Formats: sequence, structure tokens, C-alpha cells
Amino acid sequence: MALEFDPIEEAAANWRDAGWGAIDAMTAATSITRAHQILSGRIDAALAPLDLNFSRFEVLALLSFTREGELPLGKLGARLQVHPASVTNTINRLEADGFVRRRPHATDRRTTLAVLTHEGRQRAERGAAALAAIGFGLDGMSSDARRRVDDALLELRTAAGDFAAPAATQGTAPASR
Amino acid sequence: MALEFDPIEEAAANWRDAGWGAIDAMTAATSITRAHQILSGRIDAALAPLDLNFSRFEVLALLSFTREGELPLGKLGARLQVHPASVTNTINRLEADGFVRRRPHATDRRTTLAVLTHEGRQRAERGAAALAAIGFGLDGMSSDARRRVDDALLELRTAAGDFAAPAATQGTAPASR
DNA sequence: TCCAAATACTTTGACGTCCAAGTATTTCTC
DNA sequence: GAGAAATACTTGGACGTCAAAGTATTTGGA
Repeated sequence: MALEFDPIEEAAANWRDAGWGAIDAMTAATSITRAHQILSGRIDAALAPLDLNFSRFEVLALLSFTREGELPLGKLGARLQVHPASVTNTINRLEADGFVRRRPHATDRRTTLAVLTHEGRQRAERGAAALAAIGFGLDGMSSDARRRVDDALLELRTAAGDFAAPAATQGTAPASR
Repeated sequence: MALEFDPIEEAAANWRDAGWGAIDAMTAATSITRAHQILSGRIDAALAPLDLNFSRFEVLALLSFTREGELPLGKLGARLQVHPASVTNTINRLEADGFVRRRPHATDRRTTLAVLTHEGRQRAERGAAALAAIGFGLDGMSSDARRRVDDALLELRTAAGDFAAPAATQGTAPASR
């Protein structure tokens, strides 16, 4: 199954031969795409025995971090950066499995809260342990490499407007190798 | 829409407070996931006017790099690292749009070739130009950061067995037809 | 030669994501 | 205080991905 060459390097060479531009960006984007593919496969495999995938785990984790173990669906979507329809779908599944239940908001009747159940809290813990055990799918990357990726991608996420950068956070000196 | 804090940094703090492990790996994995989400959105948006998405574009690009403008479906899947069923689906769509057509293999009747049409070749070129124009969705990242990401992720891809390390070349199949 | 195993692709079905539209409720504005 | 606009969630449909099973063909071993 494994190729005898790096498919991304190969693509870069072809790209160059064809006279197409932005080769550096192309390889970086392709690397990120492939890395995500690898991670997501490993992570979902680690969580599958718990009847979780990464999205569902993230919801449970987020809820378990709150004081009351509950959050409005809209807040969940904002924090996880997913579409409202995906939140509905995810919560449906978590509710069917008994890890979460819906409760109407006390004062705003438009709003629905997702409330962590006891079982849901346990799954969150077990999921966290399962992910820690596989190093979040990053086994094979040195801790130095992990830090470099993190730093470099922070630039992208900031530029994408993921959050308002507190004036002080831009201290990523290009500590290239 | 934008939060006032980095959701990943926030997650790391929560993770730490909860006594959950592998925090470095968690943030790196989450960064990669989010970066992919950003890129994929931008890339698909840039290609949409051409009736392409990234998968379909990749197929056209790969075909246009070959001498004859054709490849067996299985080879396409191996190069793009996607499931055979996805190849079938992708080629169905490209064929319906007239960018590719299927042709039976001359000697092996199990095999189907995807053959680039004239229109398909043009779309590949226009797609490449569209992607170069948006810097593959990486606008906001310095070229230094792109290089660092690339380097660091190479470790992951190599460890994942994406390809045999250059040193140990196995003299097996020819690269392409 | 013959038959089991491998290979190549397609089909079907379960999931997941997004968009667009729909319903309900609250907030804003004149 | 009434209607318009914004907000919160759900529903239905288009797509994309993968796994598992099915069909056809080729290969390899006895």
C-alpha cells in the first residue's frame, strides 16, 4: 500500500514542471490535509469503543469543564466552531446514547441546554484517557515538532479571525530550526 | 462570531485543571484539525465556481501530470490516499460533468482508466490558478511558518507509513504509466 | 489444467457536515 | 406597544467519506 516516494514531494515536482505557482503553499496545505486525515483516523479509532467520535467527545469534554455541566447548544457550536445543524445532530446522538439530555433554558425559551449525565461525564474521562494513551494520534512526532506546528498554525488561526488576539499574544519569534 | 480568547488555549487550561494528560499533543492535534477546517473551507470556495472541490481537482491535476492523461482508478486512489468507493464517486461526478471519461484497460479487463478530456484539462489549469491566487488558503501564514509546518508534519507522515523512506527503495512497480 | 486467492471496481448503507428554509421567541425601534 | 429584525434551534436535502459485501477477472499453486 505504501508508495515508494513521498506523494507530496512528487506533487510539488509535477506542479513545478507544469509551471503552476504557489508551490510552497501547495505542499503546506496538502501536508496539513494529510495530517488531519491521519489524526482523525487514529482518534476516531481510539474513541470508537466508547461509542464516541471526536465531535461527540469534544462536546462531553466541554460540558464537563463547566461548573454546572451544561451549556446552550449555540455556545457549544461557537466554541467548537461547527454549524448549528451539526450541533443538533451531535446532541441527538449523545442524547440517544444517554450521555447528555436537553433541558429548556429557564428564562429564554428559544434556548436549549445540553446537560451532561453521569454516564456522559464518565465517558468524557474515559475518552480523555484513551486519547492521552495514543498521544492524540501524534505518536511519531517529536514534542519539538508538535510545538513548531502549534506555533505556526497559530498564525493561520489568528489571521482567520478565530478569536480577537489579545495584544500580547503575537510573540511567536520564528525560532526556525 | 469571533471569541475573545483562543479556544485552543482555553481548552488546554481546562484540560490541565481537570488533570487530563497529553496537553501538548492535544493542542497540536486540535490546531491541525482547525487548520484543516479553515483551509478546506477556503479551498472549496475557490474551486466551487469551476464545479470542482479539492478531491475532484486533485484527480484532474494528477491526470494532467501523466504522459497520456489517463490513470487506472486504483492508482488514483493510492496516490490520493482515498477509499476506492470515494474514487468511484469522484470519477462518477467528473464524468457526469464531462471532465473525465472511463475507458476499459487494453489488457486487464478488471481495470478501468480515467481519461482526461480537453475540458477537464482546462479545468485543472483554471483550478490551479484559482488556488495559487488564494495561496492555497494559507494567506496569513508567513513562508517561514509554512516551511516549519511542512517539516514537522513530514515526521508524522513518515511515521504513519505514507511512503517508504528514500533510503530503502524497493525496486517494485514503475511510478506511472 | 483447475481452483483458491488476490485484485479491481461498484453498490449499498451508515454517518457527518453544510446550506437553506422553517418555526418559535426575544429584542430593537419608531 | 406593535411590527421588523435578530436570535436559537430543527428539518430536509445535497455531498462526501468509509466499511462491507458483491461481481468480474486475473494470478498463482498443486
